[in-house]
Amino acid sequence: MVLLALCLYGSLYVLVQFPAHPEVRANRPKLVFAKPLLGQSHLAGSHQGKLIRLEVFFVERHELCDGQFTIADQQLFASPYPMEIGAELVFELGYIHSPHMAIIARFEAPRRSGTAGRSSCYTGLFMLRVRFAPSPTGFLHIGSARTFIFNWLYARRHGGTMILRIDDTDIERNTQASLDSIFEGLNWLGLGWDEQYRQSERLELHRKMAAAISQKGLAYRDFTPAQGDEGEKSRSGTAWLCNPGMRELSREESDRRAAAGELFVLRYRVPRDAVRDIRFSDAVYGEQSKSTADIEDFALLRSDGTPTYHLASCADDADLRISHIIRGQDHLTNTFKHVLIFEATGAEPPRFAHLPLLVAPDGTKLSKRRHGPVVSVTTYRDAGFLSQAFANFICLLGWSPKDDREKMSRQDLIDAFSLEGINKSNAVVNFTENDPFDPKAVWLNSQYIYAMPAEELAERLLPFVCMAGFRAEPGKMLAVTPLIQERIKLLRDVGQAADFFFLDELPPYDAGELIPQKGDLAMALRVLERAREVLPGTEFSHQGLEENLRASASSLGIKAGQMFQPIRVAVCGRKNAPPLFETMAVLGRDTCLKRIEQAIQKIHENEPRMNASTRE
RNA sequence: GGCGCUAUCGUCUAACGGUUAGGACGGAGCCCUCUCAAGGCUUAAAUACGGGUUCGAUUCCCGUUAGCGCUACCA
Repeated sequence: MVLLALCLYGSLYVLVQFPAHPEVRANRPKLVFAKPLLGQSHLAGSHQGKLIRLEVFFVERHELCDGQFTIADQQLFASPYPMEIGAELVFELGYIHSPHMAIIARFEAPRRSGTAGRSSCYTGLFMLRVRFAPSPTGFLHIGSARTFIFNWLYARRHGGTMILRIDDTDIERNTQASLDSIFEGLNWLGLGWDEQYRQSERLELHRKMAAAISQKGLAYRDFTPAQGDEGEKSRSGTAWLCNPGMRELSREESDRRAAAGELFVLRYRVPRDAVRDIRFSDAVYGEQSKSTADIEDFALLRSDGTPTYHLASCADDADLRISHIIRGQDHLTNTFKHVLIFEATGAEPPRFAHLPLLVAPDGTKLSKRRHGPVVSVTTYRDAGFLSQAFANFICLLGWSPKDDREKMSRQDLIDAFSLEGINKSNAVVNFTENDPFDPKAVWLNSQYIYAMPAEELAERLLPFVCMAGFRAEPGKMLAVTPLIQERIKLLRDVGQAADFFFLDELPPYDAGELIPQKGDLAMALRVLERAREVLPGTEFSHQGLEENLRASASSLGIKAGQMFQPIRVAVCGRKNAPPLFETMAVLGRDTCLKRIEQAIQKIHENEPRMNASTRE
């Protein structure tokens, strides 16, 4: 049963409730907020309070997203004509069987000009349902994260439903740690999902589907013991198609051996007598076809009775009425098997969109085993990537908005995302041994950091400051943040960039660092001594410091830069640091004077060498 | 081995038969400047190869090469 509640507001948004499926109804009835997909809703605003009429139709094909559709004959609903905008309608529709069905509402209203005729517009609801289906066999890697994001964007773009399905049929390899890691990664992305399932809780469904396929004679038992050596099958000139003798087993013998407790896997009986091409259309890769002569009799059920990935995945996709499968290209050739399964069960296959793979600089698909934690999203999180920047970066791998935009907000991405923008060739994530992160990802992150309000950044920085081993008051952090905001690319850089703000004692540095450009230690000493003299009477503000220090420079007969550099090093402990006056203001008079005093001591300790030190 | 997919600067990509092949990151240089950043400007850098089709191919077709993926009782 589908309940469609159309609430007509000025903007003609449509609120729909689709508790269409038992599971959904039982778990979490959901209100989906959908924007009109088609046309400009010229009924909006100015027609507030006008009279309109509303009709609802089924639409056969789901080309809705592409802007094309044909209206099926059946009209599902028609409102009484004079109906106020703002009125609320509730009516029931029958169960919608196919994921390819959509609902189109046609609105009619009097012409703006008033008199003759009516203007009408269509708005549609395609029950777009996508899923992300990770298997908990390792941490969430960035390729999976991208798949999740693309699915999510597609769902949000078209008012669809995002489903998280844990594909955990392989009991042997699943671990709780992986599952936790996946949720950790997903939560960090912060995008969320609408429905959640676990395959291991739906085994009954999978078995039923296996039985149904068996019933039709499209599967058979294979009693061949599990093969330890996998090389065996592929050694021959052609592909392995099936184990000899098993396809031809009579029903009686098969039943007898099964009843006797002999272990078997259930295999799909790929048609062999009449060779034909299995076809499907991929939204990214176009028309695909493969001969049945090249498809092996793949397993549906393991010898322990559990479903394989192929079976479980298809059964659930059909049952959850998944309309679009957006997944990695490593599944492209598997899809022929899936089409076969859908065919066998009479279910209409969803639309497919395969994504080019994310590969390492060596060209191989990113894998946890080969490439280690650099491919885990938690690595990015821990290094101080902002999840929005990360998502932004990862979206640009294998997809393009087709214009020159690089930095895109979440909403930008939603608005721009389309399957057409996905390209076909694999994308290299450009990490190296020295640097685990793609330079472009780092740059994008710096852009996000730069654009962030200082208050928010300070808050985000705090944990990283702690992690670097410093203690920081929120107030001080807020003062420091603007000084380092455009100097850090990752949040963790704060440890390097702002250490001297939080340290009581500066890390040791060489006295030579104090020497200004075209100067010597003696000049450094003169500068510092003058600073020590002047600073007690200086107001510690940008203006006060600048005025007094510049004046000091000219009275010493040196350039401003030569004045500032020794002070900077004395105060920060290194040559490269944020602008001097703001920095000193934040550090405060006492700390600055103390550090200048220490620098003077340092020079005196170097006295013997002072004469020897040559000019630059 | 079999089958499938792919091929534009180092990397991410744009150009859906006609462009001096565009942008971004990274590199180099200059400017700005109290250092570092940030910002601005400039610059080097690509259509894998060979055949067609066409008045004209980055673009369409074929082949070669290379890479990737699948070829499990993994997903």
